[in-house]
Amino acid sequence: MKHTYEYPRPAVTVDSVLFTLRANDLAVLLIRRRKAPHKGKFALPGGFVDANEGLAAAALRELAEETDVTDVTLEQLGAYGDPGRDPRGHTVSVAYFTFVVAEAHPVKAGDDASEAVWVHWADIEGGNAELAFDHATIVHDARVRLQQRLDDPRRHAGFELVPSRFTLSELQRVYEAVFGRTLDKRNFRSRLLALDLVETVMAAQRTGRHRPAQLYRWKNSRKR
Amino acid sequence: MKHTYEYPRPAVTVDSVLFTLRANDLAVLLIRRRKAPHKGKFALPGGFVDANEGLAAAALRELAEETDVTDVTLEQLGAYGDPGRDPRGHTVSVAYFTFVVAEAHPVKAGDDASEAVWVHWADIEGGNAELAFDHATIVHDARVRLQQRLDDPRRHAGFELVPSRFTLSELQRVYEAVFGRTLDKRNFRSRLLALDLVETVMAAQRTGRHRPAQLYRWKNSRKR
DNA sequence: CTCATAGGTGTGCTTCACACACGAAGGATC
DNA sequence: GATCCTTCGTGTGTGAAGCACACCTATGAG
Repeated sequence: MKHTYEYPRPAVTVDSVLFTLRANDLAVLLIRRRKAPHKGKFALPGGFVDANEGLAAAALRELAEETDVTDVTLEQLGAYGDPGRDPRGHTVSVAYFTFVVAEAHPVKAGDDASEAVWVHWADIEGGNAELAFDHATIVHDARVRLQQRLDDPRRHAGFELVPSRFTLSELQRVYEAVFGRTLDKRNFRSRLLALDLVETVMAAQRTGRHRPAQLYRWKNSRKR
Repeated sequence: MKHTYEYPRPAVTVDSVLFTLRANDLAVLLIRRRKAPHKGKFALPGGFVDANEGLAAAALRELAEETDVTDVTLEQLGAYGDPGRDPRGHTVSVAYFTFVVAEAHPVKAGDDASEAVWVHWADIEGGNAELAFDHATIVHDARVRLQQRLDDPRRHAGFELVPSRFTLSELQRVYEAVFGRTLDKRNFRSRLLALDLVETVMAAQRTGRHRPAQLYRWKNSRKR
């Protein structure tokens, strides 16, 4: 396949926003940049799209290269193409996002990253963790979209919100972190059960120093 | 500003999906391609993003160049980057969409288009009007997003659905076309009025061969 | 005058969202 | 083994919103 268009044009990059729950707080997977520009700042895992590479594929590849995270389901957030967003030149970034169970995806820095860490939302929000480029905008937009997705009672998520076996309290904590407010336990449970997406796992409980919780799993076979 | 990245990479294009209401049917603004590939087929107005040009700006520029339509509010739909989507080479297209009042935006073909026309949804759906590239996918996605936008009772549209003075029946016809089904008149009106977005225009009616209709306008000054 | 056409209006039922409080089960400690 | 602490699990009532539904009104045409 030939490249017919050779004049100066924007380059295409991808960036991924991975959310998770850490210590009952929403967190985002970020890398610390090893190179200029924005050396030492936090940034979203991402990079250039190769010739003849799909966008989602590129996002997954870069995610794997920079953080060692694989097997996630990315959803497209949108394209960010402000000409000034990268001081090195005009780039258009296509952003993806998802929610994952951090424990299922151990993180390891690679490549351009000197570090790959889950950063708590409070640190992002509070300006405690400075983000490179326009990544603060992207992260905020991603959170809004995540909220919209969890709001919709129809296609209810599709993200990996909890492990394959989970208690309703665990799931509720995810929702509370995403929306940033507490939810009423009874309403949460009855609404969720009414959706008929979830079923109990028989003879399976778990322990703490209190009454054990009923375990559930998503109903339609496929892991969520 | 220098371009640091010179190896083969995808090019960036923009495409716009403009919806309108024609003869009580949803219609999309398309151009007929004058050049190969897909010569003679219908396509969305769009084209390459220039160096240091914003995405929305590029979409507006191409729209004006190819169809002579200006002064519209585009909303981003998403990026389409399948490597095989353009036989000439790898391009990533960022799609935009909106809804406009066709009468307010006279259409005139220019540039690469031998024609710029409003194509009825039925002709698109029925395969009667063949679309180039992956534009059929984009158009369908755009309609879904448009429906979602009109569904949301909060930010209620923001699109130019009707002229600045309009009857509730006119607005209802727009909704019916977008959703592809009839709506109950009383429910439509009471729900809309409950939103308090609309107000009557005094001493203003209009005629047909029947009882005149009350005219309305959007409440918060700004035209919608 | 009659008819055809679109405009305008109100009520009851059902559903959903939400606020809210207490007993149950187990572990830890004394 | 009694007590206490913690989280788990549950049902009802109230108000708001969604939805189905039918008839009279104002005008123009013939």
